[in-house]
Amino acid sequence: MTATDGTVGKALDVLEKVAERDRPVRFSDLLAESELPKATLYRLLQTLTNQGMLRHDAETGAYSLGVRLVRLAHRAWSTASLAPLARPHLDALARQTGQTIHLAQLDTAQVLYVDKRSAETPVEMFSQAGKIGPAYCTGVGKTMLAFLPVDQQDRLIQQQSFHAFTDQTLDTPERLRAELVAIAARGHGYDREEHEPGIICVAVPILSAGGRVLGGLSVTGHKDHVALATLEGHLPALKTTARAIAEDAADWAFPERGSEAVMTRREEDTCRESG
Amino acid sequence: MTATDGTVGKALDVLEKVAERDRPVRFSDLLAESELPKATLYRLLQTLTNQGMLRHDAETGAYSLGVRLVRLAHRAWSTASLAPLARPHLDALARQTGQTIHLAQLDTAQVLYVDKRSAETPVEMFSQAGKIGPAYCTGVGKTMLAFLPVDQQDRLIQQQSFHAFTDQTLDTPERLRAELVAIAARGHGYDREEHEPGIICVAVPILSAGGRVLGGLSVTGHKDHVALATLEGHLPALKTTARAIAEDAADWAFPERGSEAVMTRREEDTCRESG
DNA sequence: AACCAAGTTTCAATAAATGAAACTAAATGC
DNA sequence: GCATTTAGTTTCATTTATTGAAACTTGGTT
Repeated sequence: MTATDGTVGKALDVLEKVAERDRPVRFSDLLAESELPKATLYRLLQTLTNQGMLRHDAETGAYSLGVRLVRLAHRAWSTASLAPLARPHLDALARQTGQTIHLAQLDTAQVLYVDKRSAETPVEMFSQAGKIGPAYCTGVGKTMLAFLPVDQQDRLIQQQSFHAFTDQTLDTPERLRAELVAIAARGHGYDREEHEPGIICVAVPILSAGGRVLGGLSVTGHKDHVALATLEGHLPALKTTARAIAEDAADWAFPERGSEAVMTRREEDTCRESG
Repeated sequence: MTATDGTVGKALDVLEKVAERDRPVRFSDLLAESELPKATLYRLLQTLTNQGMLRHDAETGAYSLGVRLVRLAHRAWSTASLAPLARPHLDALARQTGQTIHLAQLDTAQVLYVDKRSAETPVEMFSQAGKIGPAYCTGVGKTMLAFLPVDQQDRLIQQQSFHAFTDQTLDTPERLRAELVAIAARGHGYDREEHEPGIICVAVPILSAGGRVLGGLSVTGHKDHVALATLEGHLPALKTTARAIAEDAADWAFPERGSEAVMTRREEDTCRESG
C-alpha cells in the first residue's frame, strides 16, 4: 500500500488518482498532486493510455478512465464477487422481508457494495454495485470487521478515518473495537444511524466453512418506516440466506472440488442478442 | 498492444489472463500459457495481489480478479462512459420504440456494451453492461468502425477475427470494408443476422461536434417478431437520441467549458442509505 | 514579437526487473 | 518409509528499463 510496489504500483496509483476525480484531468493537475517527476508521470500516463486503462482526449488533452476497466470489472464482478451467485438468494430475501437488502465485500479497508435489492425501486446495478462506504460505521462494514482475524482487523481499524457522520458514529478506534467484540459475540451487527440520520440496519457476516469472511449481508430501513425490532425479526432469514450464499460460494471456489453441476454460474460474457 | 509497454504492460497482460478465465487460476496454469519466466510472473502476481487487483486464495492457492477492479470500473462507468448521461435518453427511446436498445462504445477492437434497455425484461445492469461483442459483425460495431478516421479504421479491421458466426457474417476484411463505406454514406448500419441467427438491428453512430466517434446506438429485435423495415422506422428517433447524447457529452467533456448546470451528472459514489 | 505555460523528448545515471538455478514443501510413486 | 516428482518460492549476478534534470516544442497571451 505505502510500499510503492515498483513501477506497477506507481502506475496503479496514477490510475487511482484519475479515478478519484469526477472529471477528466489534465497532465499538470496530476503532476501537481503526484510525487512523481514530470517525465515519469508522463510515460506512465502514456503506457496506461496505450493499454486502454485510460483514455486521452486529443482535443482537450485530458485523461479519464478507459473502458477496458469496465470490461475487466464485469469479469471481476461475475467471477470473483459473490453477487451473481447470491442473486437468487437476495431476490428471495427481498421478497420475504420487503426491505432493502445490501450485499457487500471488503475492498481494502472499505466496504464495497456488490449488489442491492430495494423493495420499491427496481435494481439499477452498475449505478449501485461498485459503490463504496466506510467500514467503521455501516452495518455490513462493522460486521465483516468483527469476524476478521485479529491481525487483519487491527490493520483495517488503523486505516479507518473515523469521521463522525452523525452523532451516533463510533468515532474512535476504542469505541469501534468494543462494538466489534459485541458483534462477534452476538453474531450480528447493527447500524443505529451511525452513517446517515434515520437509517438503521441489521447485518450478518457471510462466512466460509473455515470461518473466513466472504462478505456481509444486511436489511436496511428508515426508522420512520420500520423499527429496529422489525428488522431484527428478519435475522433468521438473513442468517439462512448468508449460509446459503456461503455454501454456493464453497462449491464455486475451486475447480475439481464439487464434481459437476457447478457450471450454473457461467454467464456468457460475449453479448448475445447483440445489436 | 503487442509492444509489451514495459513492466506495466506485462502486469496488465497477466491481469487480463486471469480475467479470461471463468474460475480462479493457479500459478502454474498461468505460467504455462505465459511467455514470462517463472520468477517474473510470480512477482507480478504478488504485486497485483498486493494492489488489490487480484485476490489470492490462501487455501487453494488460486488467483482471481480483485474487487478493487469493481470499484475502479464503477468510477469508469459513471465518469467516462456515456451510460449515466445517456440513461434518460435511452429510457425515452425504449419507451418510444418498444424495442431493445443497446448503447455501446469501442474498447480497442471490440464493442463494449455500456447500457441496454429491453422492452419486456427489466434492466440488469452489471450483468449486461460490461459485456463485449465483435465489432465486425454487430450493428453498433460496424457503424462505429464506419465513422472512424481511416488510419484507426484500418488498424481495427486488422484486429478483427472474422469468425463466421452465421452464414450472413461478413467474414473477410474486403467485405467488411465495402460495408463500412456503405454505412458511412448512408449514415446508419444494419445487422442482418450476422452475429446471431434471427437477430436484426439498425444502428447509428454517436458523433461529437468534431465528428469523433463517441459510441453507437441501436434498436434490436428478432426477425420473427419485428421486420427490419419497422426498425428502420425508428431511425429518426435513433438519430435524435444519438444527437442528444452527443450534446450532453460535449457539455460534460471538459471543466470550465459550459459555465454551470453541468453538475447534474454527479452521482455520489459513496453509498448512502448504506446498510 | 517576445513571452509564458503546458506538454514532450533526450540521455547519462541509476534503480529495478530479469531469469537461471537453487531451494523448500507437499504430494505421489515405489 | 524413502525416493521422486510437482508446485511454489527465494536468491543473486546480470541486464534492462526507469529515472529525472534539462532542453526542446507547441500553442496560446500580452
